[in-house]
Amino acid sequence: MLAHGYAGEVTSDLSKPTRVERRKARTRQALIEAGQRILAERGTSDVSIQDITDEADVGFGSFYNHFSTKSELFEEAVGDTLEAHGRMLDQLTMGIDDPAEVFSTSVRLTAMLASTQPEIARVFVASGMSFLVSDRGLAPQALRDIERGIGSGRFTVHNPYVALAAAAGCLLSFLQISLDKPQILDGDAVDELAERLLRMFGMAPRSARAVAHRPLPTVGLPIVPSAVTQHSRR
Amino acid sequence: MLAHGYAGEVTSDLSKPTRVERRKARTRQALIEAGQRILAERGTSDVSIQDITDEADVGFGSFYNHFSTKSELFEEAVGDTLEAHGRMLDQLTMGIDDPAEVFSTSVRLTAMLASTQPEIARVFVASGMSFLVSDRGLAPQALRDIERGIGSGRFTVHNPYVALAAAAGCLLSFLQISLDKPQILDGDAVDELAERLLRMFGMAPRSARAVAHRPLPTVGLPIVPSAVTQHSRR
DNA sequence: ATTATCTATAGATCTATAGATAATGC
DNA sequence: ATTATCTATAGATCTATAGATAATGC
Repeated sequence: MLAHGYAGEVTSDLSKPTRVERRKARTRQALIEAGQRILAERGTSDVSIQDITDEADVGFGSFYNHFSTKSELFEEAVGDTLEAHGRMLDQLTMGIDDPAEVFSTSVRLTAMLASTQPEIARVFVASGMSFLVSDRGLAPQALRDIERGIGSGRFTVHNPYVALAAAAGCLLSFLQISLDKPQILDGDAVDELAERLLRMFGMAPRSARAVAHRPLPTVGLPIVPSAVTQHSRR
Repeated sequence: MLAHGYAGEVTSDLSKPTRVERRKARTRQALIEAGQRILAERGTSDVSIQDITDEADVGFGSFYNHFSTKSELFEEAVGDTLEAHGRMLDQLTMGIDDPAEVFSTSVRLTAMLASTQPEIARVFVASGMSFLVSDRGLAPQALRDIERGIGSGRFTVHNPYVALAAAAGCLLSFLQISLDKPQILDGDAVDELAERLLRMFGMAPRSARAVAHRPLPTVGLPIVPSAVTQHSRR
């Protein structure tokens, strides 16, 4: 299962969603997740709506209750994945002050997706550069981080959009290599990518190296004292 | 019309191709060029074989004399474009000694495609990262240039494949921005991209700047006195 | 009673091929 | 006589929708 955030539908009133609404949201979510799995496994070509509803285990006609075309569904599937990842990055970098480190951390966590969550990485690769022009998900956040880096003087790029394009392109092709030919990458490749991007953005080699190798924030759930941990039940 | 190099078919004997063979090659080439135009104009989705043969002005059934599936044709259309561009880069950088400058020149000439030959740039963008893993066209040449740069000590990257991925990714997303939102790029963007890639590859800021701004080789056809050029027959 | 889901299907493609036609070779 | 191209079409999808069924609300 990919991103499993609740696809809460926008209801005009403030009352709790009814059971019918919840069921509708579940069907919609099943379709989106099916689209994500299909994207990850075989891309968008030669996929019929029937394939999608089969994968979602949903009646064929129900598709049209939620989407009017296949590409509409796939856009949603990609956007949903991007947004979920973006939220994760924002949470994990929240406590970091240095804009260069925020950026570098986001890059490293994203580049690691090929090993940690290959389905998500495959969705990214399948979606290609389309998200660059999209205003949903990662692009606005990355732009924000880059502009902060420029503002603080750590980055010396002239055009934040070009920097964004460079970072996105590097990440995408890194993910592609990482998924297709992982054997040509060594253990340090992710950090080196970040380091070189920082250099590209104008940081001195030494600072770039230092920032790109700082410890990463913990990815797991925060340990809440007195809470039942995941390991206690089996 | 896109790349118009003669798609000389491999004939087992050494005799001159017959008229039948030339006609067959023309039909094939018409199909490939139609594929390139379609790739550039609307991508590969929702394209029927009929669309392609119509665009090529060729009978529907003839498609199957040359290709057995649509994706086979599109792969050929992309590969053909990549190879043509690769040949052009090789010719134009032939006289350059400094490996860093060879690489930088190739990057700049490719990044300029969005303005100079937008149809070709659109084919690149439409094909996405697929060519990264392909052994056809640009990838082997770029790898060769990068390895020369490493050998000569101008580049300090550890993994040439990662460098290739970075360069390819940066170029692709640059082309995408350049095609979709040219207004956010200024006149110096192409050279700046090259400069930053050189920095990324480990060159000192000053050298990177100098190399990325050297004069480019002339793009036009060289004037060969008294020689019959390839283009003289049609 | 209302609304979403499901099943079945008509009509619209789209693919692959058979057979006719046209171009060239000998 | 040979070979590629072209036209026409059978059969295989695939989409969009109508109508039946099931779930929930009141």
